Order: sequence, then structure tokens, then C-alpha cells
Amino acid sequence: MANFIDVILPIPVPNTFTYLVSPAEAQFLAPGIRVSVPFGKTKIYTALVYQIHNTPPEVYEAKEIHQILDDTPIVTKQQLEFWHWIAAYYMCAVGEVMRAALPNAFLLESETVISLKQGEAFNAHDLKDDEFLIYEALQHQSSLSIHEVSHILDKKNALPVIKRLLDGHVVDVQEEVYEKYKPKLVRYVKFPERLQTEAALRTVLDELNRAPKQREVVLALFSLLAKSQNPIKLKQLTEASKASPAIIKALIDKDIFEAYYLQMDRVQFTGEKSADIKTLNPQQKQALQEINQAFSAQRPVLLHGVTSSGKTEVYVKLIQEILAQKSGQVLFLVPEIALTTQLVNRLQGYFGEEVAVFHSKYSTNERVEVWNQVLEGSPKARIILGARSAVLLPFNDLRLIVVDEEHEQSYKQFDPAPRYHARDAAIVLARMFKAHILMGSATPSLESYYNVQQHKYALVALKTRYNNVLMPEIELIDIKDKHKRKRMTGHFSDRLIEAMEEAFKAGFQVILFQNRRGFSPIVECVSCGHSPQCPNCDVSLTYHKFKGQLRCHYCGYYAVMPKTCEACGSPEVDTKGFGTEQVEKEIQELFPEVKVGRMDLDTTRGKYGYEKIITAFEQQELDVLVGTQMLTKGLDFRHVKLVGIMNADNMLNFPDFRAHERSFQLMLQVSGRAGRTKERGKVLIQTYNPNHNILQQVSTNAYDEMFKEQMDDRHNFKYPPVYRLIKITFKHRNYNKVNEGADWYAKSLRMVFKAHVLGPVFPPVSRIRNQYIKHILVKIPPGQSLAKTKEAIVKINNSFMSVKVFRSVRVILNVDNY
DNA sequence: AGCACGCCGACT
DNA sequence: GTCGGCGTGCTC
Repeated sequence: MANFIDVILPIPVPNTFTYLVSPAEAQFLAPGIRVSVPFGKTKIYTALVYQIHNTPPEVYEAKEIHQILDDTPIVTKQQLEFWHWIAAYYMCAVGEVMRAALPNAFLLESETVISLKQGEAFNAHDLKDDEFLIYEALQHQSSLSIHEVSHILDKKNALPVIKRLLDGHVVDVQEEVYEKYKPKLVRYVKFPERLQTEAALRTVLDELNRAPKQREVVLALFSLLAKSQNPIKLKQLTEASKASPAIIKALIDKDIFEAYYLQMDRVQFTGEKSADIKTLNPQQKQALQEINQAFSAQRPVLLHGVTSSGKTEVYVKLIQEILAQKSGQVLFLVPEIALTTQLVNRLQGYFGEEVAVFHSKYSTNERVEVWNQVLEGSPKARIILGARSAVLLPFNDLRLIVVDEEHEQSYKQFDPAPRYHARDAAIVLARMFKAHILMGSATPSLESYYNVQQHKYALVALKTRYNNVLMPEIELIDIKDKHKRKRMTGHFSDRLIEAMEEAFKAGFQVILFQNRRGFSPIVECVSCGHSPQCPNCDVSLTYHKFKGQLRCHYCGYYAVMPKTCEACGSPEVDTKGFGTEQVEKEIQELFPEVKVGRMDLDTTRGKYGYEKIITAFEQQELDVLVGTQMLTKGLDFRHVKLVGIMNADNMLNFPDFRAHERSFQLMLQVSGRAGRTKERGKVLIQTYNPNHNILQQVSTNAYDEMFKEQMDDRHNFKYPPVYRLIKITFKHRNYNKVNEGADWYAKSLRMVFKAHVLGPVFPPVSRIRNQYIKHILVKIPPGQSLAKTKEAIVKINNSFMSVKVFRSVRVILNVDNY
């Protein structure tokens, strides 16, 4: 009986692929083991064994696998099940989930290389020029990749030349697969077995009488070994003895030292547990008790705690309860790991090396190590702190999931598939493991709060700030009125300037929030009204004064800021609107002696970009921090007394059904940065529309009122969380194709879903990177089966794809669009 | 996705 | 005439 395996390939095709294996291989293999398989005419891919069986495929001949890559599964059964849930729910291929889940180092791909054919006689003079070039290169190097060949020939397409060489029996081609993960090895030194006794060592020392340098090094190693229980690194010995590598090498050659390698973790926590876990205040204790009650009833819990109420301490207590048991893993999800250095430090302070961090900015080798630690249930990974993709790790004994800042939209993946929501996926993951799940926020998403109302989640509230610090006082400033009365200096009202002065005088820091980067979003000619547009996208270019550039925030296009209008040549070019750069400049003019820092995408590039700015502000090297919404993400600054929101209106007027909810969350979160210690903080919100309901609700911290009002809107206009949404996006270089394709699709959808299909419409930015974009929205009423709806959409999608003219149109399905 | 095959314009 | 553009179809 023949043996077959079904494998998942990391590509966006809907089905698994079947390969032939030998009985011995079938015996050895198990779901979750990687194999490399030939795919298509040339390629070798990494695939994951999904199942093993004896049913031969009917319509094609199964190929044999190339190689087995693992001894034991690197993906668990639960993960495979979870991946399938994600693929089905978010309407993508399992292969796409696999690609997102596995660290890159696990996904080897083959590279085609050529080498000289051995023992083949031919006349080198018969070769054409380009062929000879390659032949010559192969004299020096045993093999060349296709890429290298095209580089040598300086041609994009090297394949014809290679084909000629192949036909002339000059070269051979092979597919090479490289193992990408390389363990980090560190060199250690010790005395060999025979010198472990003192007597033996003494003899050696005597023998070395005529080599004083070597003798010194032997003594140095001896004393190092006496001082420490740990193995001694070669580097340590070099430092301690100040000996040259040559001396140590001589000793190793003489067999007096023995060198050996140990594998080391790349990601290592070097500090120590530095903090004691704080005792909870009565409110926190109460909350903890309520949470545990809900947990024992197997209910997910939403912890609604005002900013600075000490949610983290409650999380820490819950984690501690798990760690006190012999086994069990904790997943701690945060919206953006780069912004949460403070939290990482805090958790490591409490739990030391039991915390593993899973970082999107970690190198792929580092990710493999964390992956393996989680898979093995290593004591170094009892707590896994990570962003979105951490839900995809190979847990085996998950007991608790904490989703911090549950309302953050960055939990939803946007671009490539799988477009999953980590919070929602975590709920499913928790259910699979019968683990407990706690979601925390000062400004819960309407989704979660609605789920509380529907009795899906339990609600626990923390209403007071830690140490009874007062909530900041929030004041709305009518800048329309201020403008009328000429009380504005640039974008600063007299009230804001006054409050800043006060804060500086008292030695406090100030945070200013402007949700727009650059200097000004629109540049406009005074005489003809022309404003420079991005050549690739349907947007006006933003002026970045610092670099003297016009930039596109969608595709990264930039150009020099013109001195005169490009259309009419008029020298009077005006700027409209304002961004963080301009705020920064105006502060400098208003307060020349004050040090200003700016935190936005432009200033936080690079691995440690954020940390530098945050640390500078923490250490009070800066007096003012101007920033975009990055400022809202759970930063804890001690000396901030005043928070200013430069302009609340641009957020509120954003064309999105969630704009009001988001504005409320954003403003309350920034406000929360003010007055975290005894001193009561102050928040000033500048707006043209102080009577706006959301602003009123922000100023009185009226979450419930906001919730009720927004929910009315969502009911009336049929939006989430009442209705569910699937957004279908069409992209193509050709304007007409997008239009026709989207129309065709919408028509088919309407036959099934009638009035619950919206669009197609062009989004506010209808062209990005020269691709035209159109959206269709499918609304799913409560009670309508999600699964059936998706089935119908898949059907329509398939017929769409079988229309030739539409095949090149990219269709993106986004379930639960955020 | 990636890659081959195949058909068309613009140039060493 | 060839090189390279991209539309089309397929991968066990």
C-alpha cells in the first residue's frame, strides 16, 4: 500500500497538496513536521505535514517529497486547528496563516544554482561571449546562483544563456536549500580531563616555568574557575588575563586547555528580578476577586479601568497565580511591542527570565529561539509578551491570556492576509485551551462592551486612579471664538500658552497631541489655487519643512518643495492645515528656552527610535513632547502636568463610521498621560466645535453615555458591532478594470444580499502607488449565518475569478473590517 | 505567491 | 531581427 501525505504550502492556494512518501517516511512523519517538496517545474518549497494516509490522488500523479526537515513536529495539533479557524473565519488560505505564523527561518526556499559539468569535453572557443563569461566565472567559483549569473551578465533575464549552456552540456543545474537558522555558538575554555586534579595542574605549571606568559594565563583560568560555578567563555579569559589569542591558541594546541562550544540564546534577559510585586489596593483586590469569579465560570473578562488605575498590577497578580503552579503558559498581548518597553521592563522586573518577548523587530533567528522555547514549554517562556502575531505561537499549556489596551486597532492585521484580529483570535485560542482570558482598557471598544451587554463577556471595573490621584481636569477651548477675538498665536490659543507657561514655571512637562505628521498637509498657491499632488496616489503632498520636502504619506514619494507655484509661477505659496513639525516650530518661537521633542513616524524610525525619545522625555531632558497618536500607547510619564490637544476636529471629521469612537478613545488616552502622581493634571482641548457630543463626553469622562449614543448610531446605520462587515477591495492599475470588476461583483452580491451591499465606492484616497482602489461593503445583519454568508461570497468570488478580463484585478476580502 | 509560456512593442 | 514588457494558467 502506497503512503501519501497532505501538506500545507505557504502560498495563497486554497487546498493542501499530496505527495508520495516511502513506508519508512510515513512511519516517521507526523502532522506538524516540515518537509521540503518539489513544486512546479523548478522550485523546492518548505511544506508542513497536515495528514498521512493511503489514498492516492485520482487525477494526478503525486510527486515524491524531497527531504524531511524536522525530527519532531514544530507545529502543534492545536495550532493546525487554530490556523484552520483563522483561515475559515478571515477568508484566506491556511498557507497564508502558515506564512504569517512561522518564523522566516523555518521557511526555506530553494535557489537554483549552476555548476560545471564534470568530465565533459568541449571546446571553450565554441562558446559565445556571454557563455564564456559564465564559464570563466565557474572556474573560480564552484557554483553560481541565477541571481549571480544575471549580475555577471548585467542582464535581467539570464535564463536563455543558461539554457544554451545546459544544452551544450557545459553546466548542470541543482536546487539548493539552505538551513536558515543558525544557532549562536560561543567558545568556552576548560582544563582537559587529565588536568582536573591539583597535582596534575602543578606539574603543568612547573613545565611552563620557561613560558611565563602562558603560565599566567593558566593561573588566570584557574582563578576564574575557582570564583565561578559557570563555564568560562574564551572572551572572559582573554579579558581577565589580557593574553593575546596566540598564547591561548598555543595552550590549546599543547592540550593544556580544551576549547568547546556551547549554544547560546540570542535573546537573553540579563538583569535580575528587581521589583517586588506590589500589594493591591482594595479596589484592585475587589477587581481581582471578580475576575477570578468570572474565570471559574469560564467567561472572558473585560476589565474597564480608568487610565492610571493600576490595571497592570492586577494582570501581574493573575500571572503570578499561574506561575505559582508547576506549569502553564501566559500570553500577554500588547498592541505595539516597540512602544511598550516600559511594560517589558516592568514584567521582567517582576518575573525575571520567565518572560519571553516576541518582537516583530527581532531577527528571524531570535524568533526561532522564542518559538522553540514556547514549543518545549521552557521555563524561560512561561510568560510570552508580544504583539498580534504572538497568538500564532506553538503553545502547549496555555492557561491565561491578557489582552492589554483591548480597543487598539493595531490588533487587526491589515495587509497581507491573514487579516485577523488578535483579540478576537485570542478568544478562540483561549477556548481551545480552556484558558482564561482578560481584556483590559480604559476606553473599551464598542465591540467588547457590546459583548458584555450580550452576556458574552463579564465586566469588571476599576473606577479610581491608583493612590487616589484625581482624574485630570479637562477644558475645551473654542478656537473659532479665539480666532475672532485675535487671541491665537499660530495654532496656540492664549489659554494654552498660559497653561504651558505655568507648567514650565512649576518645573513640569507638557505633552502636545496633533494627529498629523509633517508641517502642513496641503500646499496651495495663493493666486491660482493649485496644490501639488502625488504622481502615484490620489492625495495632496504634505510639506515637511525640516527637510524642505513635499512628501506623500501613502507611497513615500518625495520632491523638493518648489519656490514658486508649478502651475502659474506665482511666488506666493500658502500652507493649509498643520502637523507635528509645525507645532514643534511654533513652540520654539513661543518658548525659545524650552526643549522640544517630537514623536511621530518620521522621528522614530529604526529599532531604538522610540526608546531614545521616550527615555529623553522620562529623564526630563525635554520639556515638551509633540506627537501623533503614538503618544497614547500606554506610556507612563511622571512629570507631565499638562496635555494639550491642538485640534480635535480633524479626528472627529474623519470619514469612517468609527471616527467618533476612536476620537473619544484617543483623547481620553492622551489625557490619561497628565498628572499621574499627586499633582492633578490638566488637559486642554482646542476645537472649533466645543459643543460636539464626543468632546462633551470626553471632558466628563462619560464612557457609558458615549457608548449608548454611538450604539444608537450603529443600530440606525447598521454598523458593527450590531451588524458585521466584510469589506471587499478591488485594486488594479487600470481605472476601467477596477470599475467594471467592482460593478460586476456588486451586482452578483446584490442578487444574494439585496440591500445589504454598499458600493462600490472609491475610498477618500482612490489611487495608491498607481493602483486604483474601489470598495464594496457587505453588511451582515444579526441572526444571519456568518458561515453561509461567507460561502456565498466565496462562490461569487470564484465566478469572478473565472472571468478572464477580471483575473488580473486584485480582490481583497477583509472580515470584521477595522 | 512564483514561475513558465506565449504574444506584442522598441531597440542594442 | 532580439530583449523584455506583462497577460494567462498551473502548481500535488
